Amino acid sequence: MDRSNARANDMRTDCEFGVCHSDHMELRVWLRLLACTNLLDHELRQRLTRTAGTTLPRFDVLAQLDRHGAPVSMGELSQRLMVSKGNVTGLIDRLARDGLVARSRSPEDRRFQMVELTAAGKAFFAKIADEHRQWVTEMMNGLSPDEMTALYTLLAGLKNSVLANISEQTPEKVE
Amino acid sequence: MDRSNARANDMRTDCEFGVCHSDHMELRVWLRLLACTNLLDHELRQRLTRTAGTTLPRFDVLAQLDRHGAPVSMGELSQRLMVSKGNVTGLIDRLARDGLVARSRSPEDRRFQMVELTAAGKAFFAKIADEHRQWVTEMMNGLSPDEMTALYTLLAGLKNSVLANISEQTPEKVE
DNA sequence: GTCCAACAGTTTAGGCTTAAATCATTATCG
DNA sequence: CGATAATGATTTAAGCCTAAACTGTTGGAC
Repeated sequence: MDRSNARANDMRTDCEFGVCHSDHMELRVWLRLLACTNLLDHELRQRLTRTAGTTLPRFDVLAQLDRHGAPVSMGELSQRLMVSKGNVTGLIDRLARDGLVARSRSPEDRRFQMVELTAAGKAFFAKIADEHRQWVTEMMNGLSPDEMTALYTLLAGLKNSVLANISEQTPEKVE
Repeated sequence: MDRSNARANDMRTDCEFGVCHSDHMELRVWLRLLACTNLLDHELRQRLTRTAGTTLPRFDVLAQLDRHGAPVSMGELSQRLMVSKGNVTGLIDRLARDGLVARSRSPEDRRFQMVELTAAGKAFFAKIADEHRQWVTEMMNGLSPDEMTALYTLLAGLKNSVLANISEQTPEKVE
């Protein structure tokens, strides 16, 4: 009764079209990787919106601040979240407007804008973090522990391969 | 000399922060999956912008139209690309403005808006498609053929697992 | 001290994305 | 036939995202 509505709207259901059998393996892996990530990503976004009224980027910010514990600068947030600094400015603007984070200039170096969770932010994150983890666990329940380990290892290799081909400055390897 | 400029701007370099050793395996796999996809995705977007002056969503639209060969409806494009129909409207607006695609109402059912590549669109896509494939191949060159195959298989399992937990309506399995 | 380069953030313009509301056309049911 | 439901697409409001230009602040070089 509630769920039927969710099906009535715009969104797609599957993916990975346009892959020819003759295509190179790399392209096929890339498209399947993208399909997996998109499926999980879309679903997590929808659930966050429906059950918590928030978004994945906001959740990611809160998660970083929660883990770090201490105030973090805008630039460090930008690096950790892998998004541009201008983007972080906007995200923090909105989170501050909603009372979930607080900003303050560093007294030592007034260039730095430090960000931390408010009490409300901490409480809100605690409420949704565990649920989020359960969603991810649930959606991956079709793979055995051994398969998860194998996947984890292969993805480390992939990550190192990509990092090695993106920039010349030697990246620290994933273990 | 040219590359130093690319380094001077905002963006992040690595990722996958905030992962505790005590975290559940599922979350660690998810974060690493996301890191891999983001790295590849960001790099492909940057290269498309720098070398072809286009974007990944536009490239995806052109790729679908090219593969399909015949005119495609907006709704089918939306499904194939896994994005909302409103989004497709905007993308096609801009591509049509740039002369790469053409729109026409279906004579049989005037609700359908059919889209196809123009000659310019075909030429443009041909020019960049091969380059795009080479980028992907290059960035994955750190994995052996066996590893690629294993990864491909594991991702199929992951995809099926996610699909099975997203909707009740039985999804067709990936081979 | 005074420039000036480097650095941390913000702003801006434009594109991408979604959910929800709306418009236009077609199908259906009486 | 005429009302109504269903369907394909567009519009709208809001947020996400980037690159590039810009504003402050700090730290050196002279």
